[in-house]
Amino acid sequence: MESARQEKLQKLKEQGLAYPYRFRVSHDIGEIKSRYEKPTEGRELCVRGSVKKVSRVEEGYLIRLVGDRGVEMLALTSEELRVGAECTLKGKLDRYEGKLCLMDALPCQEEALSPEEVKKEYDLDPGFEEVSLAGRLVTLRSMGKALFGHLQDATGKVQIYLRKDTVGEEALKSFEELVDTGDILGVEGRLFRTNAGELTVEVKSFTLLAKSLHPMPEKWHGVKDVEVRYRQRYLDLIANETARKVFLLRSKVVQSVREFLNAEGFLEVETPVLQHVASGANAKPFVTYHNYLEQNLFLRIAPELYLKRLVVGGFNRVYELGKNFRNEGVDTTHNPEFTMLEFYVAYWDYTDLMEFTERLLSHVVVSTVGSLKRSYKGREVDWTPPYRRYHYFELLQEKTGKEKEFFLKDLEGLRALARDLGVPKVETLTHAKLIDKVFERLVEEELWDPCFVTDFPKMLSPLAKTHRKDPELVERFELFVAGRELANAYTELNDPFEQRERFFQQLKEKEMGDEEAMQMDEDFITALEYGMPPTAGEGIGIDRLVMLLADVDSIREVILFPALRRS
RNA sequence: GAGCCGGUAGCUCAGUCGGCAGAGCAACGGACUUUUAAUCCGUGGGUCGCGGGUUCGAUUCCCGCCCGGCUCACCA
Repeated sequence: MESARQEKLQKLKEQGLAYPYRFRVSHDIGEIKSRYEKPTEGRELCVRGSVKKVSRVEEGYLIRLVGDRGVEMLALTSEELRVGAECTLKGKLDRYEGKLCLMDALPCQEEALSPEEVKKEYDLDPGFEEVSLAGRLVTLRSMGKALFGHLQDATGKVQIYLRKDTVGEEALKSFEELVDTGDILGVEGRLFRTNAGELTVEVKSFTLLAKSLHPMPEKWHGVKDVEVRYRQRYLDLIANETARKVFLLRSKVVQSVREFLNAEGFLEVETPVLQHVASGANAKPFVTYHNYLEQNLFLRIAPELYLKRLVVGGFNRVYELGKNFRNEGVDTTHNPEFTMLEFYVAYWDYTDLMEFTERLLSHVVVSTVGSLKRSYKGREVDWTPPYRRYHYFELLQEKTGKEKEFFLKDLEGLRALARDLGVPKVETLTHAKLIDKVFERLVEEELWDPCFVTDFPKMLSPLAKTHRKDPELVERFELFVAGRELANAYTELNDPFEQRERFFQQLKEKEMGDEEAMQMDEDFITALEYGMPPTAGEGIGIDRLVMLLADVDSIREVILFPALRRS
């Protein structure tokens, strides 16, 4: 804590002004901004002005372009321009940090508009509307008898302007004495635009709503230290626009998924996180203890077996959007708790699900990022359906020249192949694991645009129904995007006898050293004995979907509070 | 779990081949009534991740530990 701020808080406490109970807000900051800022729709424009300031940013140079009458707008360009230079730039109009900006601007010779003319069209005159706004004071520029600052929350940022004539000498003095950047401030006043054209509240009165006892992160570089960003995510959200964008996007994705499923007649349900048997996936569970029941429980590794019980119960379309917990390694694509969507549809098979997945994902992608094409790691991902479909063993055959029989029958040959591919610890891997590893090595990375890989070997899929045309396969697909598995789905196995056999097979795998082999769930088999209709089910990794749409390469960037060791 | 890299002011980062610890922003004092990475003048600020060792002297060299990142292994 900073002593100067503590002293100011002490003064506020003495005056009974330290932590007010409420403040009447007329609008969100974002709401007021969008009211007077028209969407630009990425229009191509030519603008002429003189360069007032050049700042180096990640994307190149950020230029403040000023017109004859002092109205300003921004341009992002790779051109190195000198301050004071007259220039004409052409680029796509957008907003950068809330201001009109020509993106990817290049010099041009065409007929050009002035910043005044552009702003007149897109930045409307607020006409001295009276507003009452609140937010965190993130910048402050004192000019003696007047001062400027910006209030910010997750919805946006708005400039405030206090002048002695309007707010009064006493009030201005107490602002200078008591308010720091980082404080939460409420202001009342009227909206206008400054000479430079920025939407601004001319403040009549202000209220300090909460004091920040710590100084804010640096305004230009923000917080870069990932440890601070993850442990104190609030600082990341305050300081870094990109962090705010990612988590707003995540929220939109979740909302959009629900919207789509609800509209398709699905029922959202919640099944136990604490389970007696952690089954439904191949993974090591977390163990916990219930004092009253006097027994160990597991945190679920998947909701699958409970959701299928609900289908037995007559809920024909169910989904659950929630956390799964797996007691395994942590890295850029794995967090011990992660968010999965699982959904089940009675009377469908996996081919119905492929078509449905295309509709679901294209809806989510369009409604969250506004386009079916989205770049990931500098390469475009095209989400436009239909997605290509490949057979599992056809892909393997393409890569190795070897047929299905080789992979399913020639265990030693397969082991040798895996060894040649550099798969570690091949001697200890089970047959199923070997096939899985070889597929991963040879095929997965190349599957960039969304595509379905279908018809997996049965030994990899203990809950999937045997393929109607081939008893060695199951009716299962995985959806791959950008080289990673995004969804996993199958026609559900609903024969209780066969299900029991498959669980036994898993127990054998476990004895042969596969720690993650699936656990037997007798109660689930009992449910199947009552009759589960033909059903198709699917799981989609929400964190990974968000990673793709947000164009980030670590799962920690899309989880607000990722798992870290205690500091 | 293994290998490599990192931890210096509130933040972003320099730096010390072992000799009083540096900048910008933030803070503090002053000037400035349309600024916007405001500007100008001045001031203060450090357990150099933690613990040991070597040394006259360690933030720097050595050893151990903690935390993080990347790669690999396990997994989605």
